[in-house]
Amino acid sequence: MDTPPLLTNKRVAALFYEVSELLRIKGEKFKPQAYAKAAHAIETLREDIADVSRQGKLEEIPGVGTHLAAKIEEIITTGRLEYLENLQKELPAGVQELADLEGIGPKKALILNRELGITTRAGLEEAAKAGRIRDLPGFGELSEKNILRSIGAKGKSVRFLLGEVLPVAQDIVEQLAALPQTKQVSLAGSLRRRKETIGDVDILATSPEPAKVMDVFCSLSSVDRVLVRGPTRSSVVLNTGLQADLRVVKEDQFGAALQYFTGSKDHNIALRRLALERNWKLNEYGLSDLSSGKKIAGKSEDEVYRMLGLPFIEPELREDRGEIDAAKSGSLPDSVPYGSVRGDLHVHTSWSDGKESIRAMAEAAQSLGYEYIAICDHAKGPQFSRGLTEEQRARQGKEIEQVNRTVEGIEVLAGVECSIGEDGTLDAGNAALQDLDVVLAGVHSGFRMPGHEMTQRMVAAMQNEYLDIIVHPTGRIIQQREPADLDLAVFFRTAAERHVFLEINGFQNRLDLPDIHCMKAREYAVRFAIGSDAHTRDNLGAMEFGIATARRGWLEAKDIINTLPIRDLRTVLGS
DNA sequence: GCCGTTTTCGGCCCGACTGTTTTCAGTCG
Repeated sequence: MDTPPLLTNKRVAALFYEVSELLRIKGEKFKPQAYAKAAHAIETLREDIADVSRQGKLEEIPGVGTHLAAKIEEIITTGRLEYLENLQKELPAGVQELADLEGIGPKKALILNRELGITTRAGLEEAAKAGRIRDLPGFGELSEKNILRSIGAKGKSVRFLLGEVLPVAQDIVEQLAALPQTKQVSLAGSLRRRKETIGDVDILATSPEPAKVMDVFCSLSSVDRVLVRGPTRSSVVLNTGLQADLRVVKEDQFGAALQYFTGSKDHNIALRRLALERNWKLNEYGLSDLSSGKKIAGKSEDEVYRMLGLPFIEPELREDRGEIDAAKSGSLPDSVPYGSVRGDLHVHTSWSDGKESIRAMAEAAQSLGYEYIAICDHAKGPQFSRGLTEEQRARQGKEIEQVNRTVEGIEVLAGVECSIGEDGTLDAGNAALQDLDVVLAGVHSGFRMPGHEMTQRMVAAMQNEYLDIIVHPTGRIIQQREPADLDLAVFFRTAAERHVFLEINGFQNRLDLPDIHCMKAREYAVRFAIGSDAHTRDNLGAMEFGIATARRGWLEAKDIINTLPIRDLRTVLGS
């Protein structure tokens, strides 16, 4: 088949996930798990599944046995899965839609369908209003009310951007930490893992006076209303619409609880399996021996991992993407530390579409402790009417020199952000590029090209000898624009061969390259540059989200060129 | 459907909560 390699892995995984879902609705007990486990393994597989199949090594994938191997072969050769098609025929359409509702699972969805013939949410709403649901087994009057409420609330489960949520949540943590009654307090959940989108904020604390901590939490100025207020757990809705939960646990359980509430769910499941192998049990209260019931660990996360025979695993890695095997074999990445970036390589000023002067940005960067900053305003292409002409670029160069002479403690590099045309050419001439310290280029229009054309466009751009960094490589905007269709294997291989660095753009709605692609690119020995894409001095803080993305992508300081001191940076940039 | 220093058969992560029951199934995180 001539399907692009990564699409095949995705497709196989997607079909298996769907089988898993339908089997779950059918009431199968363990098969859904088996399909979901295999789907996850295939999704995060580094090799192209078609290659694995050609080498006859499908059954070496964890969770894939003879039967699933045969089904994978079927998908690779025919693009279809008959087993799934039969399941789809067997199960009435719409049952899944019902099961997606809050409070309705596969069992109840099937009962509603079998007993009342309901196949849509509208049908369900009508039946609930008519009081026809209360007499079904397992349902009552209250069920009808809850069904109506969850139908009304559909679509409300929005996810927020990491960059929006993190500062707010850190502020809450600081306020709680400042209380004399608080002993320990930490972020948990997807926010602690720095996932790119966040469903709700989880905070964990220990205190001799939980009630006082709960009181303060529920009456914070950022709280809109209190949902639940209990002795050990409270939930509030913040002014932004975001939900936040605080749990207060016993001190000797803090580590186990932090581990548990940090997740991810899949990581926890894998960890508990590991505990079971030793006849131990792991839950939010601690690690304990199954036969004696004796507690083994729980005070700190470090202790929990250590007793399981593992080194500490950074929260950003806890996605069940191979981190537990890597921990076992001592091959976890040495995650790039948050403080290790020495400069920002993607900054705009009022010379193009930024809001502030070169001096203002340089001084702000200097106060963040950076050694250098690259001013990379847009070139004057068709996309950027406010981009710089070559004459303006020369004048900007003079201003950069002057800032370098007068602002102490920071080196300002002269750069540009070019646009990559549909044929792969850059919108600035080589004569202009050769004198610059750093040349960025990215796609700013024409995102929806067919995959092979987009790949060619990128490959062509990377032939330019002055190009240093491809910025926001996939062009995705989180929750707004899908990533461009790119053959990542070709893209990464070319970047590595041409010594072109790939940006990890930290701007809150970009985070591009995304974490999973960083993981993949790493296999090709690609190197990266993290940039904030700042247009104001406050935006410079987005570097933190770029580093978080790099950490989630298993990257180390040596993979990131802007962890280098200025001299070494200039060497790799060839400037 | 997978998998094995407890097992080639009999397990498969764990606990809380809710609403339904009258001891528990279903759902959720």
